Amino acid sequence: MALSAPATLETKCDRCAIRHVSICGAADFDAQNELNRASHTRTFLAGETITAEGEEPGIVGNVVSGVLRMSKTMADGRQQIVGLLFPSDMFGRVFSHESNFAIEAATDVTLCCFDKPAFERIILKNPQIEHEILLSTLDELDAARDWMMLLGCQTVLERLASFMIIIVHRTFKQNDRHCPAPEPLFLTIPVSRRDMATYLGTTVETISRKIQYMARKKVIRILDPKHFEITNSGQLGRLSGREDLAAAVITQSMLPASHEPARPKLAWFQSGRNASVARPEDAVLNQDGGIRILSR
Amino acid sequence: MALSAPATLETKCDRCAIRHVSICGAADFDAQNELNRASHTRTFLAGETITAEGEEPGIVGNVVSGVLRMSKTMADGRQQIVGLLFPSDMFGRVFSHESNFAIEAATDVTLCCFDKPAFERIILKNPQIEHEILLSTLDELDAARDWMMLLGCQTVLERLASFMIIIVHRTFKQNDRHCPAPEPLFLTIPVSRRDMATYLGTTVETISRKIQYMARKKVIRILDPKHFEITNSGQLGRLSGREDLAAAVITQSMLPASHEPARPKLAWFQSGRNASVARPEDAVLNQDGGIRILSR
DNA sequence: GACCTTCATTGATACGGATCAAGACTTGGG
DNA sequence: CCCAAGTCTTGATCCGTATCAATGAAGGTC
Repeated sequence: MALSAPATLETKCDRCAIRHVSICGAADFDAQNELNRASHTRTFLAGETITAEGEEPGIVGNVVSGVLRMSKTMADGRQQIVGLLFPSDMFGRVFSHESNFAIEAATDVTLCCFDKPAFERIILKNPQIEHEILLSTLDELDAARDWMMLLGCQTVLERLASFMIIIVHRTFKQNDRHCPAPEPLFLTIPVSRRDMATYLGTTVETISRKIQYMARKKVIRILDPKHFEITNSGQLGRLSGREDLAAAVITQSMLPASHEPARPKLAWFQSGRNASVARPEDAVLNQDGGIRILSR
Repeated sequence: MALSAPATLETKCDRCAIRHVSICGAADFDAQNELNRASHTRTFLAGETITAEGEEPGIVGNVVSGVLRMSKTMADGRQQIVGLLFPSDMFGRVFSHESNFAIEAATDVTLCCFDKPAFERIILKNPQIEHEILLSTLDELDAARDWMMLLGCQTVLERLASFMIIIVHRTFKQNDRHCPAPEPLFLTIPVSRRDMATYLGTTVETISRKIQYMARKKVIRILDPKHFEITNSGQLGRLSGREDLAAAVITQSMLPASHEPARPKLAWFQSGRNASVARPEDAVLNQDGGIRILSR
């Protein structure tokens, strides 16, 4: 089988924006060919469902651009987002006949998809890939447990501050390389207030109030509903209630690339193994008249 | 190396109470020998620490008897239990240099321990074992996400009812075999009010109040602080706010063993791959005088 | 451009659960 | 046997956040 892989197909993954940070990067040549042949790109509009709760997931894969949400809904309509997936994160549930949560597009998304049975066969044939999947799953488990602490014993203000720090982390940390973050530090929250509330275990009204509170306290400056400037990152860290971790994240993000820095202790939210891919340029000021941010 | 395994050592695992439900059962003969040689049994008293938060875990393994708690503590002392581990559940974190949470004995426990590096080597040499670990980790991840929903959008009463149902499930479901649960249905909560509160994201006072509330509503009858009779399992399910799942669990537990019943949709809490091992006999009435329960 | 829908904000009020405080009960040690 | 320490329960009060309600701003459609 492996013999028949045409050379032209290789270029598909070669052009992939997340090839260095996703699971694919860990595969050897043959396995990469196999992944390559099995993969296809699909796009979904914000709000579309990739896999419904309880349904057999037909596909698994990576987020290439945009944000996915994983959510669970109770009979009476209450909902919890159990994870947001950013570029390079894997989505879907291998080795199960039904997904325990819905997977939906929180923004317009591009996905690199694999047929689930095919992907499972590839995993079983390549222990090296299976090992990478295991490592990534263990990290996700750590992150989920960190989120349990956040939901179980932190106030909404703390959760919101933590969420913002996480977004900064995902925005400016590129895999192992650290980009020098722009000074001042900008923050783009790619999801709606509703999604933030559903993720943080609260309501849109409370989210709105806490954001305004932060602005009044001059911790952040609101540019528009999705764009902010962090005017006091130290205070933001303090508000998060986990200053130690927060300091590590913000500091890391703001340091220029150094020689092989230790990966910070950050199971915290790091939903995939490697951090994100979103470009700092997106969070930049544009100078005509007032303060504006280029939205995607 | 494999040549030197003396036959006598095999009996160690042969006698193990959880050999059919733990990861060990999935290993082939050679791998089992290897696991056997690497394992040793240790006991800890309630309250003792197996691995401290942030510390390099020296050992991983299975719970043989008793209950472990995994907890995270914030700088100001707030604490969250992110998992309770029952017999047959695995504890410890492979492939990481530090544990993201403390592992402590919630009751007196017996553990089957492996030296972590040795266990990792065995995993890497046996893709079959690694696959089992992956499946079990994926299930734990599903369970953690279910718990996130519980913490994020359920009331304390609902959480408590869910917790009780889970304990029933773990008490009366033996791997694939279903024991006919005694009628009336008894419930032994093996942990303190404090641990319940820390697990359910609330306080001891609230736990106490909600338990008394359930008793007033005749959903349960309190025999002593750790032993209860479930007098209205339907209502308990309704209180949990997830009647569908609850019904599945309670009904499953109460059905006599049938021919190969489908594994219920229950990522919900099922912290390990297979459910528990605690003996129904422990929850049985003893007849001299009043109602009493044999505690371990 | 008028209309509708969705999203974010803001205010008023209500409630669940945390907190503080104290008492009852159990358990182990001298 | 009593005392000390820990556990569980119960009451009174307070606070954070949900809920209800209304308004303004933005985007999409005819």
